[in-house]
Amino acid sequence: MSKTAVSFAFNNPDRLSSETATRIREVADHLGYRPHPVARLLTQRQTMTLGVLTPQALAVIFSNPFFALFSEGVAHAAEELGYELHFISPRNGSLAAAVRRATVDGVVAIGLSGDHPEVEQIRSAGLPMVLVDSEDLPEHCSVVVDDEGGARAAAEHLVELGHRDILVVAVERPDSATDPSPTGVAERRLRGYRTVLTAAGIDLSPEWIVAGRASIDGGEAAFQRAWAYGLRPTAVLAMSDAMAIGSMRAARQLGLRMPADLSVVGFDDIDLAALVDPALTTVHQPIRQKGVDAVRLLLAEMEQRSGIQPEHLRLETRLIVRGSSGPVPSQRQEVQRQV
Amino acid sequence: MSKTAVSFAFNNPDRLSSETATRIREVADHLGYRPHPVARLLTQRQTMTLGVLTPQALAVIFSNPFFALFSEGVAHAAEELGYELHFISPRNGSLAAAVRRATVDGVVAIGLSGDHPEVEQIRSAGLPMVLVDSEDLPEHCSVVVDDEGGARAAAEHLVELGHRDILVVAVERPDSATDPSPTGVAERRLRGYRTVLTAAGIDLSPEWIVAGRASIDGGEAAFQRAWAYGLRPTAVLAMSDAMAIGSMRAARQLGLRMPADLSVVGFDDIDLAALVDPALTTVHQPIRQKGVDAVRLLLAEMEQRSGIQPEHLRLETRLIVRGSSGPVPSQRQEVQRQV
DNA sequence: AGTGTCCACTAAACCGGTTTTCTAAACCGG
DNA sequence: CCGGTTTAGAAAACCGGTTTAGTGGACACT
Repeated sequence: MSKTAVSFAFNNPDRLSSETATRIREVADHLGYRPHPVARLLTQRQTMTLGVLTPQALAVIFSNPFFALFSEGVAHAAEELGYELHFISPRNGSLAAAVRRATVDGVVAIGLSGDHPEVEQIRSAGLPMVLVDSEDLPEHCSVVVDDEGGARAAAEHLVELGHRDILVVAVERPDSATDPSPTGVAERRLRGYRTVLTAAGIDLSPEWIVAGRASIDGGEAAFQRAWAYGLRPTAVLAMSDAMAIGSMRAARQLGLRMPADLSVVGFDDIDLAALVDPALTTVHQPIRQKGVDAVRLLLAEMEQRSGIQPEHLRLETRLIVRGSSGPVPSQRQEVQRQV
Repeated sequence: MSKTAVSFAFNNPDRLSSETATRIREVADHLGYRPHPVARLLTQRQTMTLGVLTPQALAVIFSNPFFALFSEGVAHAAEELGYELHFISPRNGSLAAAVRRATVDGVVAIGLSGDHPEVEQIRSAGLPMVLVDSEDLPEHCSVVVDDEGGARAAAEHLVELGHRDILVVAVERPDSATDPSPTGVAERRLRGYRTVLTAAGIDLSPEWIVAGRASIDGGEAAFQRAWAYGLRPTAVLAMSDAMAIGSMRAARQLGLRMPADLSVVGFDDIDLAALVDPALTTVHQPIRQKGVDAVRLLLAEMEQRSGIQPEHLRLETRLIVRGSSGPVPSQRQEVQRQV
């Protein structure tokens, strides 16, 4: 039998007599033969895989509930459309190297600010890409949420409850050693906080902003650091739920009760937020939906290459008030008033 | 320039005069050229990616904290060794189809019992594979934990506290519609529970075993179902932490306090277990480590093809007593004694 | 019987690289 | 000045398939 016949037997059995076709297949799985998947990809010129690009190491990614929820959305949409998922993250520290080797038809990039050189690399490689949580590249589709508005809502909530000594627990970017500028997300949230606090006559001085890794431990350490520094906030604005929960843990260890002594407001509304005690007041953002929409946009772009206008999606955020926030403690309130 | 020269410029620059090499590269990234990654794979005959094979849809996978932790372990080990990760899950319901197209050098299969036809397919395709949570295929490496021992410890703990009306909340396999037999894991844990209960003179009748999806919602529904059926347990043995937490939620809605009215013991010890209130008594298993070891074994097998004895790893479990379990309520205890 | 269609299958080109082998010029010592 | 060794680059084979363009025989029709 020619290899043409074998190929037909697998992909185009109508072009063979049904007899030979079945015979070929029989022999094939008797021999444990399968068409080499890589060779197929080469001729078919598409891999039916989508890349999920992150500047962070995979191991930290999977332990991040935010990312898990986002991946769930991406996976859901990709699966529905028949695509597989391939995670692209730095190889030996180089994201560029990982991109070079990536065998994907398109890329969803999350947490990648526009200034990364990799995005240029991806475009010049001709890979369709959509950015999530960053829209500073107008020529690429993007999905963002209203971070600033959500942050404003969180800050307003605390101001209305009478808080004036507010600690901001910020997320630092993971590669902050080499690049200390905050990510776009952190910047936008901080801007939201600041707008409201300034309007309320509260001066957000730098020492009231502490940063750390966006994890429970990171939040715990950040709050402890602020406390050790002498800060005595009545409320915390945390840029992620994980950090908020970490702050609550640290506060509890210091003997503070929530929300009686300390109000905490998070950001993201991960599943865990509703499960902790007290349940976390937080800003909800449609994380899963971001994943779904990103894939939807990506496929639209892939289908009509060199296509129309890039689309920029902006999803809403909203404050969810739960048990972790309450009125400012009365004696503190008086102290504030007297000053 | 010949394409040979271009190839050398990228992979083997020493074979060109440094002058031409740099010139080629300049022209290349001026033109936005990159060596086609798929074509490379074809000649190099390895993809440097590892497959993570699951019989469940990706979307459900990522929302599962157990799987997240496992993936973290896999990712950590893979990354360290320079491998990428590709998730293999059913395509249009067919896991076999997904395996056929998978461009990976090896496979870590989790939650795949030995009776799946796919494992045979994978072997005949010549792909190295290690099984996690299943060891009924002696010719493949495997990583398991002592599920039965852990289950025994959990049951003993409750028996020692005086409980006799114990509800078992079991995980059903996700494709239970087509295949109602429990997975190996559920089987082993159930065996552990039963051993201890029987020895204590407690007859675990079928209606005291309720099954559901291995999620918080699944656990909640399962407990509600049992309650509606008229069962009034003083303790719950849940086969996963998520289901344990769901049961606690259901119980709280029914007005029960934990551990005063109801003791709950989970399984897995996911991060969340320590964070809920009351903190969950549970059986710890080294989930992350399972991922690391699976990759380690896989690479060992890949390096020395057709190699030595397949290795079978068995990791320990241990009971972690937290706040969700306590002595049986006294009046119930009396009722029991009188009967 | 001659010829036009179909049918079942095959030869050859191609996908886009890598790798081995080859060639021609430069270099070298005696 | 000549044979032998480097050196820079090119030609050709190969990876393992898919796809296009044949090819030869069976069959039908006139």
